[in-house]
Amino acid sequence: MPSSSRLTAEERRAAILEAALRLFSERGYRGTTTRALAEAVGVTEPVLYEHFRSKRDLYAAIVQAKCREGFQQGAAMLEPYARARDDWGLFTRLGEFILELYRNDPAYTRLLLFAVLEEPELGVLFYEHQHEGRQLLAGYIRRRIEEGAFRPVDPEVAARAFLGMFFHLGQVGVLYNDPLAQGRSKPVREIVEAMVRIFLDGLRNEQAQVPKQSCKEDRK
Amino acid sequence: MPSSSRLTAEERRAAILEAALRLFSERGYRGTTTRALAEAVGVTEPVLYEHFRSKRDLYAAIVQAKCREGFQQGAAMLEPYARARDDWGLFTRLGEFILELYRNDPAYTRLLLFAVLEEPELGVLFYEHQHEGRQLLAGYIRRRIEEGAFRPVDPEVAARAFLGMFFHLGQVGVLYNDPLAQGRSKPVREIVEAMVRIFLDGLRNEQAQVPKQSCKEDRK
DNA sequence: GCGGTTTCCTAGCGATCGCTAGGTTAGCAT
DNA sequence: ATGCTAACCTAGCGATCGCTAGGAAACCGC
Repeated sequence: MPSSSRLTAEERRAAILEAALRLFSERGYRGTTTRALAEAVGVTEPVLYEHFRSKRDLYAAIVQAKCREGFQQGAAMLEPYARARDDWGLFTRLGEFILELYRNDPAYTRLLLFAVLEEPELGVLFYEHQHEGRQLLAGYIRRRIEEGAFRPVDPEVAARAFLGMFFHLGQVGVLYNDPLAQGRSKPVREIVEAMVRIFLDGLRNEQAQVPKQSCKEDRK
Repeated sequence: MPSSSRLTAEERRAAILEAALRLFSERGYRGTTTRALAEAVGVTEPVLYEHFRSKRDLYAAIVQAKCREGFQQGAAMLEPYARARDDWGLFTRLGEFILELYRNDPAYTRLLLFAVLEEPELGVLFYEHQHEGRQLLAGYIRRRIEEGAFRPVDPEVAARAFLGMFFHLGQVGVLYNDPLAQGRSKPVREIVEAMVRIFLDGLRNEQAQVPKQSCKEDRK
């Protein structure tokens, strides 16, 4: 054998997690065998069990790690827009962020969808993070209503409406290789702006309509 | 044995399909064993194989049948609203229809999501039906734009925005037992109206804003 | 060079999977 | 009643599953 690189425990553990993420997101928990996992890592099965107590343990570790992804960095990124009351900037940035998340990491969607369907007690964890992010957005919308910028709608319903548009679009792009959702038929930026314009014009009080052209320049 | 009811071939076939739909939608294709299937039907495994050539055949029959559900009856139902140019009626009815579909038949969502994830070649069939329905809605929006009622947006993007709001809401309700999406925290009607109002106000030209109150009475 | 530790493999266990050969029984026409 | 067909079951095959006992081989300080 030429270069059967022997790794440290922690390097091997990382390699296992990486390969497992790929396989679990492609074929789900039940569709991924420990033999296939070992082969993908480049070792034999017993090696897996020196780093994880069971297949289930390995799966839970991956799902829980992925659950935490996305939401907090999204919240941090939007904070300056929220402080500046830049509705257009906040919602376009958020929309783009969601679509990019799906596009750059298709495994994310598939893994968590599989988890919700196959192992609900693991999937609920993901729901809680989702709920937290949604409450954050609803809080911003509520503030803007109190300030008179938005019409008096239920903030949580409005937040769901917005997130639904983009979550669904991203999901369709990952699951069906949909050309529009993947930005292959027109720029993602255009889609995001069109949707945000509909959403914001529907939400805003009459005095301040969103301009018809791209608003990239006149945000501040 | 008291009443081991012996059924005709076609009754038995229907019983198998019914039980299989339930199990496949709960646990997916790989998570459902032929033994569990036989037990749920109340027979032994060989009986299944007298009606379906393989487990895979049975699964494909169920998925294909479910794929066809929903879209054409939805299209027929909306036709009168489209002819009368009743935007408010059309979109509220469509929104309610989608949410009811998810709520009354949770197996629908789970089965097709499982199919898309586990067996993409079966799931694509569902995507095509979805695409067809979306094109129908985009066609209506395009007509309304040409008539000057809606602002000049990309009709397909607008259709996706609308469908995304409700598909995502319905999906969350089924997958996570979300209270709002299931209508347990406030009436479904209110949620639908709030979302449609945002969507239509964002889409319409300025002359005709949707009234602030419920528009059930002044549709025509 | 050499013992000791760590990393990895060979080989295979018991359980369960999809599926089937071949026999049994119920229900019908006659 | 009786024979025949269609509906159903018993028993088990070969393959594969998650997982593990016990040994081989690479790497370390010395």
